[in-house]
Amino acid sequence: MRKKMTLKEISKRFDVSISTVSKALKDSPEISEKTRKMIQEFAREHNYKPNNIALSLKNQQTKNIGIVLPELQHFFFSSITTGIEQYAAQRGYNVIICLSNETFEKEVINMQMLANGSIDGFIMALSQGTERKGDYHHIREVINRGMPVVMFDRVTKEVECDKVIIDDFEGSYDAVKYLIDQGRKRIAILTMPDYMSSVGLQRTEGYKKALTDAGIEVDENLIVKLEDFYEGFEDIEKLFQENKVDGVFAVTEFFAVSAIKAAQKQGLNCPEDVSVIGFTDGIISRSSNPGLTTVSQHGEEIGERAARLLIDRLEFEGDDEPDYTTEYVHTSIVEREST
Amino acid sequence: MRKKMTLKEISKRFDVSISTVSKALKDSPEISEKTRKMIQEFAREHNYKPNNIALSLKNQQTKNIGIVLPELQHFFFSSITTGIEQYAAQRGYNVIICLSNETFEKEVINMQMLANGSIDGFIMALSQGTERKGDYHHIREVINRGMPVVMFDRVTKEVECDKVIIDDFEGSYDAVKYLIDQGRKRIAILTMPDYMSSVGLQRTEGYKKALTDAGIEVDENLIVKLEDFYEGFEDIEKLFQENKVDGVFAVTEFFAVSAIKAAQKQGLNCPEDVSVIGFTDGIISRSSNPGLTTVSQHGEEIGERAARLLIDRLEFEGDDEPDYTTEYVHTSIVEREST
DNA sequence: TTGTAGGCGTTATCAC
DNA sequence: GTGATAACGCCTACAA
Repeated sequence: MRKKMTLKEISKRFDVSISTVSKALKDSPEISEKTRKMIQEFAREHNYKPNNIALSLKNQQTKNIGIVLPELQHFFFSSITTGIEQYAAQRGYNVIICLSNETFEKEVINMQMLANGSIDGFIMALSQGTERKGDYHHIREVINRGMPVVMFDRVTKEVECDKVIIDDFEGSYDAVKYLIDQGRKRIAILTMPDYMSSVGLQRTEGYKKALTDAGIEVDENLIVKLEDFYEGFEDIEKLFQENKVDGVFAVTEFFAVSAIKAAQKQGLNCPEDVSVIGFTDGIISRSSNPGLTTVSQHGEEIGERAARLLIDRLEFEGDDEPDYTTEYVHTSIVEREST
Repeated sequence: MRKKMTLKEISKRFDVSISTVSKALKDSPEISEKTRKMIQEFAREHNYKPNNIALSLKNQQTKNIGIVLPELQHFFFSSITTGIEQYAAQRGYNVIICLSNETFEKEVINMQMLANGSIDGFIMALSQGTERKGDYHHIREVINRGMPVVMFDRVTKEVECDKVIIDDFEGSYDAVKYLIDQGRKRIAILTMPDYMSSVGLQRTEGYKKALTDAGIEVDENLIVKLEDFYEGFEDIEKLFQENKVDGVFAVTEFFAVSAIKAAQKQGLNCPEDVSVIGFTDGIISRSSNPGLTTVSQHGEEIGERAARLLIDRLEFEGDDEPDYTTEYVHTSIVEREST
């Protein structure tokens, strides 16, 4: 195992001082041509690279971005992470990921851990636990210490910082309008309980608005709130059994495919009898059978924009910091066979 | 913006030396009860935490693990990342993620970047680019410098290090045997070209072995090699048009659902006419219609094992390092409606 | 042209 | 009981 190359090692080798080596490697004109070349060549051959940790300590910046996410399994979060990583890499930043597992406690621990010098700034989406608890002191704490935070998707107005959100209201409004324009009248929504996610609530609002704008009365029987991502199939079946439904708007792609399955089980065809549209244009939608028409959230774009906001702020030079902004990423509908 | 709390700050506050503060916070008996309490309380109130970077520099360890992955969008990789993160967090390590985007170049750059003090060790899966190129100098380089590497899934025997792999051969053997036991005779495989992935090759071998063991002749017409994850639908259709096929083994879940779709398009029902089984028990399989029977790779377990191997080695105290091991994670079949 | 000294934040050793 | 000093690796203003 070769010894680690440091300035000190090199300086010993040539019996010069550390600063001479440092300057030589930076091509400083202070150092003689001869010494410079000699040292540079040696460094190249021995693959010298300055130690990141030492640089971080000296420069007081790590060139690391901390990402705190609820989980990574859903396409939405992994695509956002991809977007962040790719943009950050371009600008010379690494990405440190911590998962909160939807719990307040892990979110707090992770952030305190990272805030302690490991990173220059945060990009995060609130865990369900945090949204439920409504406690944001850990985030304010970090911001007060001068560490910028960018929140995306699951945000709160209780914290002032840069934000990137999709217009959930608009997205669901468009989706439902899309069904209405197809001539569907009895449109159901599969959503989540309000306490679980700020996002589900807004999508429900968009749904209601689209209906009333079209002169269709909102029927509470057609609003189904599912507690669990992977359960609740019975509730969907009941929806079809007890109501005449010709259109379904689902706030996740998983709910959407469940709807298709449940409808088929009731002898209803998709899209002939029931038109189904989902939120999140993920891998499920693409591989679904029939292919699922969805509202795309453009996850990678969200990630990229969040990373851009953060890095711009980190590298901002000047007197007065720019005000906090909230960027909206617009959704768009990807048409497939389910509508 | 409050100033950052450091030992120096605290020492100024009480007009004592930095080392006194350091000792007081460590509850050293050298320091008087009174001073200790005073300093500890102040530190707690002002939420003092030692700076990670300074600790890293001093201790020569970062408590960070570098993960280098081809991508994050497939369930397999995101579940492995989840497994690593969760285990690492338990043992006090953070996780830094870099994506190679399946290219050799980004893999090299990322590793050189991280190897420079940012992390204590690597967990990685080879990019397709690297597998194709067969150039592993960047990995050996890192290992030579004394930084442990654990490879998983896409590994190479050209590099000596700890490895965690699933038994692709066994997994596909079992899958095909499963179809045979159902009475299927004309079983096709949807796989990838050999140059694309070492993994596809082994799965093909398992397929062949299962057939010959059952006395079924291998028919090259039933071996379909798809170049692209999201293309190649026509090739699958052609398979059904030109051959009588009653079973399909697909090496990815995406291929599997494509097979179901293509079969249905040809008027074949799944599972009655064609039984389909896929590799990777991801979100696609769960939401597919009909639900897809799959070979589960237990991604989180792979991640956890890889993290355990790495951290055990990092924290190994003793004279002779343990030998490199290769751990096999066994696959298992998850039965759903497609078979 | 080269070297010295100080500092980034922490800890450990040793001196007072 | 407390403090000074050195060290981790790097950079830079300043001195020689």
